[in-house]
Amino acid sequence: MTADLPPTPAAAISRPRLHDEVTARLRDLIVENQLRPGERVPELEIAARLGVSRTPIREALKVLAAEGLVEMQPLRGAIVRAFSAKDAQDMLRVIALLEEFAAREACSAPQARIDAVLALHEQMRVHFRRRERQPYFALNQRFHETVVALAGNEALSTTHATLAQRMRRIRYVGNSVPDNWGAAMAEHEAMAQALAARDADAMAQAMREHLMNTWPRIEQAAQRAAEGY
Amino acid sequence: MTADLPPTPAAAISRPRLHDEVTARLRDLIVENQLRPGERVPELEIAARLGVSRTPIREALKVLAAEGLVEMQPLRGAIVRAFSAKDAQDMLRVIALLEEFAAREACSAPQARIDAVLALHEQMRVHFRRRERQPYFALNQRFHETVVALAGNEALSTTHATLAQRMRRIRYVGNSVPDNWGAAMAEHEAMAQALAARDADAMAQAMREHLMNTWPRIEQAAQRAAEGY
DNA sequence: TTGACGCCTCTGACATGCCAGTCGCTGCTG
DNA sequence: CAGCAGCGACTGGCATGTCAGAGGCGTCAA
Repeated sequence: MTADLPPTPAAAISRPRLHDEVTARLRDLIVENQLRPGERVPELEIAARLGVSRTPIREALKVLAAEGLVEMQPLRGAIVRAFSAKDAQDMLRVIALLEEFAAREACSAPQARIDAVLALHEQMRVHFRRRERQPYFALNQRFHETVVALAGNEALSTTHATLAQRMRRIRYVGNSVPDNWGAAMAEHEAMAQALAARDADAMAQAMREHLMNTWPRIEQAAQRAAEGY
Repeated sequence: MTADLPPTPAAAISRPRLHDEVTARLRDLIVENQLRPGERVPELEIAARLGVSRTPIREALKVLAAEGLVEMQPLRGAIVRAFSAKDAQDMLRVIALLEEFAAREACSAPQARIDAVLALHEQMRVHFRRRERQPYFALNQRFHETVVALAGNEALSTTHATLAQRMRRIRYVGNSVPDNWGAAMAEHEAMAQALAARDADAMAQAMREHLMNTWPRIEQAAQRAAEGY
């Protein structure tokens, strides 16, 4: 981020670095489970599929490896990383840690930014009532991201983003929001109230509980979607 | 190559992938501040310096960018990332969060692994008495790493490792262990005792205090080492 | 003397070629 | 019939070639 003051005047010339494009594309393929865990990612095939040469693919795979979405095996190329249930729980535990901290800090954020989060919450509520899962899902991501951003800690945000990215694939598998969607919504309600009241302790606790309850929900959904997500 | 790894007769099976080698090498150059923050990292120069072609360099730079040690600028290549004081504090805050959690969990680890940590502590004490800064510094890293490992949470370990890596460069600048080295040692003493007693609360608190005290120490050392580390 | 424009060079981005290692298949032998 | 060895195709790894964007420097004009 680092604020692109120098170039970007209005909507300056987009800099299409090919490998970034490719990275994003591959990320999506993985998150959307079109490339399955354990599956190899042959450079040539991807190159053909995306219509570019192998170089940007190689570079993209390196960054995905650093992000933990694929694994580079010595002379066998990249394979999509498979997460065990324990891996998922571990990640969630760390995410919970980060978000609980963020939740607490968020209560000291400027009012305008808090209002923005509350606005997101309102939208979520609307989609919840209408049972619109996709938009809810997307807003949920943004809600958590935004709360983390409120803490005003860059390191926290990037760290959280990396982990959330990995979880996204797992969440996507049990794509549907879980059966006890209502419970999740209620927990969000509690967070919104605590945040509005700037009650740091309540906010932190609500966030922790919310994330602690997340694993059972994901697990349940994932089991339906069969083997090693 | 700056090191004839290819032939390597004895330890046969190791397969040194060139770009990994290069990545490690560059990391060291950055951590040891031989590549200064804000400085550009010209592919050709590095390639010549390490005696390899540009390809592995490019790949290495991508992963270092993902690790947050360098920044890739659109068409201007890589520059060593400069951290502000706030960035450093933010990272430390997150590290503290992670290690405090790890410290608590560590108290439930198998005795053998706890003993290993305590053994590290003993060695640190020896080096402290002899005022041997380098070995102490190295052991200190390992101590913290190992405590984190005791939590048995893979995601926690890798997340922590990434952040610690970034901090290492900053710490290296104020290379000398700070003036109140004694205080740091005392804090470690408290941790060792808490861990030996498997007192999770005490351990967590000792760890948090230790890390909270770290920033003033680093800041002080860094100021001596001049501008924007 | 100073400012602006244009050219030249440096360097990063991508493609491609060549080499080496791995895996699977097949044929031979016990 | 089974197991092992050799061979071949596939694929990843590194080097290098080519192109284009960006920045620096020099020159010319006001």
